[in-house]
Amino acid sequence: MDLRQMQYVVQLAKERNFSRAAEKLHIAQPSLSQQLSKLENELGVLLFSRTTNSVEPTHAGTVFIEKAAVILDAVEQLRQEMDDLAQMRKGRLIVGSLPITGAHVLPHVLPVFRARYPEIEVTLVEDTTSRLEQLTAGGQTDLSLLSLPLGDPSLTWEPLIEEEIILAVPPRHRLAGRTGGVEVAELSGEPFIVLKKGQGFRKITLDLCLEAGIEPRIVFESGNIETVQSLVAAGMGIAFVPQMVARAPGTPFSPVYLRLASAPTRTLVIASRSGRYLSKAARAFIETLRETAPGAATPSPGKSGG
Amino acid sequence: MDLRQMQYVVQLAKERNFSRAAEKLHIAQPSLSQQLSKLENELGVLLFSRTTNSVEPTHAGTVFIEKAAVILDAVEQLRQEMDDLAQMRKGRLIVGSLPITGAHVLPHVLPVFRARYPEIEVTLVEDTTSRLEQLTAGGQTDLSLLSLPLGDPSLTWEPLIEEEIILAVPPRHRLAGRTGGVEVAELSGEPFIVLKKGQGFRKITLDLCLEAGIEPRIVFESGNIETVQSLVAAGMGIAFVPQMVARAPGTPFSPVYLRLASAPTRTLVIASRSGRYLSKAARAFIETLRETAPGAATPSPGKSGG
DNA sequence: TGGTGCTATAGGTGAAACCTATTGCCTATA
DNA sequence: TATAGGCAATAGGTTTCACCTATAGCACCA
Repeated sequence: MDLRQMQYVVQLAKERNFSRAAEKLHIAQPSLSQQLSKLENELGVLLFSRTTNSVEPTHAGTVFIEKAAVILDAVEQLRQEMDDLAQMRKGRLIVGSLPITGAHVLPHVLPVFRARYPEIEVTLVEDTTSRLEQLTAGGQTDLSLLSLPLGDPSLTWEPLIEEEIILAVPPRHRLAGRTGGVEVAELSGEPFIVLKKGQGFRKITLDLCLEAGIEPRIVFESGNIETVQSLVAAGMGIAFVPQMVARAPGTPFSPVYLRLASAPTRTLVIASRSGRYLSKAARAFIETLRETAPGAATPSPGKSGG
Repeated sequence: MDLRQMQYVVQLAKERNFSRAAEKLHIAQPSLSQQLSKLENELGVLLFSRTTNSVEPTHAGTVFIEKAAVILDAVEQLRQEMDDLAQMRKGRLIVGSLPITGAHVLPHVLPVFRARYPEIEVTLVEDTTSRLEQLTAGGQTDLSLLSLPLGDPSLTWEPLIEEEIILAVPPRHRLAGRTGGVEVAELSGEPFIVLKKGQGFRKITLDLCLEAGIEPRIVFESGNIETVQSLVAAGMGIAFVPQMVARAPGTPFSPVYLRLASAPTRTLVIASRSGRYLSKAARAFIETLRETAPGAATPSPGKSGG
C-alpha cells in the first residue's frame, strides 16, 4: 500500500469508472486495473465490486476510501507546509544577541525583517558572550551577534560591524576637557568600572589595559553597560565603552566620552555553528542585518582559529 | 514523497545515524542517503543537518517528522482495519427478510452468527417480497431471504428451505374435522383471507386457486400473516399459510390446519445480486443459515430465469 | 599519522510500474 | 438476432528507479 495506490482508489471512487479515473490520474486504464488488483491482493479484501458496466465500493472499500482521503489530505498539508518553509512564507529563527546589540542594533533590523518575512517567527535570546557561544555551538540558536574574540572553536563567524572603543569619564574628571586622544597608559591608578565575568567587553577592557602595561583598579562590576555608564556619570570611576552605547550629551547621567589615542576597535560578528546548515531564514536574517544594522560592513566571511 | 521515504525520515530521526537507521530499515546505508536527498530535493528543504559525525533535524525536519509520524500511524491503522475486515473480525452485513422468515427463521440463526462473528454488525431489513427484490438488486442489502418465484432478473438465488403450504380454517368450519388431504377445488365459494399486494405469499395463494380452476372470494386482505391467521381462527374465512407459521393447538386464536391433497410447497431462497461480489461476511451468514435454519436443505445453487 | 566511523557518490542490477495492443464481456440499437 | 460501442482485464514489452556493492572523502581520535 502506498500513497499512489491510495490516490488511485480515491479517484476511482469519485469516478466509478476505470477509464475516466485513469485519465484523470494521467495513467492508462490497464495500469489502474493492475494497481487496484495488487492493492486488493495485498490487503486481502475486495475494495470495489465491479462488472463490465458498474464499479462500486464494497463495505471495505468504503472504509478504505474514507480513511485514505484523510491520509492523502494530511500528506498534502505536509507538502504545503514544507513548501511554505522552503519559500520562507513560514519559519522559525532563534537569534542570540548581547544585551548591547539587542538594544542598539536589533531595533533597526527586526522591524525590517518582520516586514519582509511576516510569518517567520524570530525568537531573541539575550545573554552574555560566553553563554551565547555555548548556545550557538549547541544548536540552541541559529546564529548570534557576538564580539570577537570567540572562545569556542566550533563556531564560524563573519564580521558585521567594527566599532571604536572609547573612554567614558565623569563630567568633572581631570581628562574631561581633553581634545586629543587619551593614552591608555595615562589611566594608571584610575578607578575602573567594568562588566562582570562572562561578558565579552570585560575581556576587551582588561586586554586594553594589559597591552598598555597598566593594572586596572576595579572599583565596581556590573552586568549591564548602561549601569556602568551611569556610575561613570555619577563620578564613581571611568570605563571603556563601545561607541554605539554612547549617550547623547545633555541626557541625564551622561558621561564625557573621549577617543583613545590608539583608536582601538572591537568587531561585532555574526556567529553560527561551523559546518551546520544555515536555514534560508537565517541567511535572510543575515542579509537584513547587513543592510540595516548601523555601520554594518560588506560581507567578508572569516573563521575562528582552531 | 511516499510512505517509504516518510518511514525512512522517521527512523533516521530516531537513530540520528544513517548506518544504524538503514540497518533497522533493512536497506543499505547509501540507499537511505539517496532517498533522503531525493526527498529533500523534492520538498525544497533540508530535513537533516548532517556532518560526518552528526545528524540532526532542521526546523523543517522537525515539523516533517512530527506530521509524518502521524500519517504513518494512520496508514498503519488503516492497514489493520482492512486486515480485520479480511479476517472477519469486523464487518457489516445487511440482510433482507420477509416478516415470516424474520419471525420464524432468523431467530434461530442470528444468535449463532453473533456468537461466531461477534464484531460483524448485522442489520435486518424486513419488507415485502417485491420491495426486498428491489433493495437487493440495487445493492442496499447484501442478501435476502425470499420465496420463489422472484420477479427481478438481476437476482441469483439458491434454495434454502422447501416447506409445505397448508390450509387454515376456523375451528367450527365444515372441513375442520377432515383427516385426509383437502382438494383446493373443494374450496370454491369459500371466503378467502389473503395477504396484501406485493407480498409473495399472496401470489402463491392465487396461483394455487388458479391451478385448481377456482376463483377465490377474497373477503379480507392483511399485510400480516399473523393477522390473517387470527382472522381465520375468529371464523372470518379460510387461508393458505406456510407450514412454519402454524400455531400450536391450544394457543388462543388458533385455526385448524389441514394438509392439501396435492401437498404444494413453496421454496424459500437466499437471493443476492447476480454478478455482485458476495462478501466473506455474507458467505459466512449463508453458511450459518444452512446449518441452523429449521428445515434447511443442503446447498444447490439455482438461478432466476431471465 | 594512521585507524576508525561516518555520509556521499559511482556504477550496475532487478523488480515493478508503466505503456500499447488485445481479449472478453455486457448493453444498447438496428 | 446480429452488430457496434463501451468497459475492465490480460498479455507482452519497455523504462524507470530503488536497491545493491564498492569506494571516495571527511572528521575525529589514539
